[in-house]
Amino acid sequence: MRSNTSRLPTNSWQSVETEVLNRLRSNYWMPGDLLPTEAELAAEFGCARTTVNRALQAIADDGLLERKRKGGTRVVVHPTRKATFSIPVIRQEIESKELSYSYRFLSQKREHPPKTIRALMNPAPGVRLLHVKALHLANEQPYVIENRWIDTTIVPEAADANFRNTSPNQWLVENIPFNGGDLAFSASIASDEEMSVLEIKESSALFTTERRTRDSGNSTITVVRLVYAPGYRMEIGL
Amino acid sequence: MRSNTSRLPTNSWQSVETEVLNRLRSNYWMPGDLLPTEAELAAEFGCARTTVNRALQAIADDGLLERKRKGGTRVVVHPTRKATFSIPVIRQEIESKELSYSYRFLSQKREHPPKTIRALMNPAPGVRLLHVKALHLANEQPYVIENRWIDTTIVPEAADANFRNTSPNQWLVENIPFNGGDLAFSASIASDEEMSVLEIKESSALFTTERRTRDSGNSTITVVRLVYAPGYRMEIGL
DNA sequence: GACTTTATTATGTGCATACATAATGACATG
DNA sequence: CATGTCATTATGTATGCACATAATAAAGTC
Repeated sequence: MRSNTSRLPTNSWQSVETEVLNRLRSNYWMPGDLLPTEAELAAEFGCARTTVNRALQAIADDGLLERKRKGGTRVVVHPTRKATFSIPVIRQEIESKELSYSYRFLSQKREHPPKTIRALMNPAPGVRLLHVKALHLANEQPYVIENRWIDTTIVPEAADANFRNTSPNQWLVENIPFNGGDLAFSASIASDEEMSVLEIKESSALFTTERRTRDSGNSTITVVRLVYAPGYRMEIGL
Repeated sequence: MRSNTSRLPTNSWQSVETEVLNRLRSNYWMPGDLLPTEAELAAEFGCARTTVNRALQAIADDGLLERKRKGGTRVVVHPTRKATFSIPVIRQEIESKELSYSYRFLSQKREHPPKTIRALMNPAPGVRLLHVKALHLANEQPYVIENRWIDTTIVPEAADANFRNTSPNQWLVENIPFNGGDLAFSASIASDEEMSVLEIKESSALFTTERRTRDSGNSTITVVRLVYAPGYRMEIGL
């Protein structure tokens, strides 16, 4: 054990980072302000400029600081509020709420995709795609409908997969590496089929997400539409 | 002009980063694989270990690599799909779609908040909050209803603000520094009032977001419910 | 065999130094 | 006056070195 040598010993550039973050939160430096140079901060904290540099870069990476080669480092005026949320596997999402998960297979066909799906996926002309419908349940209550199209020319393994016991959602996550895509949220009125599957009697507003997933060659692997039971809320911390 | 000296001269640790990212994308290293030690990579790239370290840290920060003190660096198996989207100011959101923005003030009152709002905001007991309703339009068409509660004990300046010409959304972003909060998406059936304000005739499913914003002391500044016109989609790239 | 100690290994961090690069202003020149 | 040159400044990056730390393997002890 060394005696406390006044400096910040156990620490790291992360100490500097959190200290600077504290000053930002407490408005010690106001939005738009120019803050001291790395050298000055290094002197104040009693560390090398490299260390301060590392810390400030990390903060700038998060969008709270703006740095320019000569004009120094300044506090970003309106830090674009960024929400970053993770797209969970449905089973994990349900189980993380401490509900019991169950799964009901609905249908699986090879079909010529309708225009809307073709526009989203851009499959080779004339091919049939794998079309799977399934229901995920939480505590035996319908939770979300999974309505999925898979391009088996891109993912031939999927043609042999059995989705009666494993959801396409889970199967894909576990078997297919993917690299990008996009995501959309919307609200829609329940169709007759959706009302029946979700076991609801009155017409309701349903929260809906559509997701498209691509492989490393930028070919669309799959498109899925998730239609949640009434009352669903997607919550995100900032 | 120097002749090309074979090494990567203009570069940086970012070169290493992109190279490693390329290898990950091309599955040169498979998910779960252990990749060479920093020292080995440094040798291969002809740079110092520090440089490789910086690069790998950056990638690990993005969740694609997992590093442990002795066991080395390995490719994360199921990189949690993270979508990160920025919460735009409504005006900017509309104008970024190349639509003309306009604003219609609806009402502004000091009211005792209902239970639901009190639960969200936790204001001092018995105080009145500022309750503002407004409509944002795109190309003269109703786009979204802003229904907002502001705690004027936390933000006294808001009591004197005039929301007839400036939306609370814009005013707050420009005037109040904030530090955190949360966000929820859902779908709801249009109420009579919403149908009237949004100028829709039939009952529709409306995409709805609720946002809570806190200051640096973790007090809730404002809660807002945004109800979008039918057909709205929130799109996010990955 | 169960446990503790010790060595080894790969990453984590700090530092001093050197040089690169972008942005800015001062100055000079046509 | 417009333009080009140059010095200055603050950040960006690379490197070699030292040491800290976590995790594992190997060796030793009861």
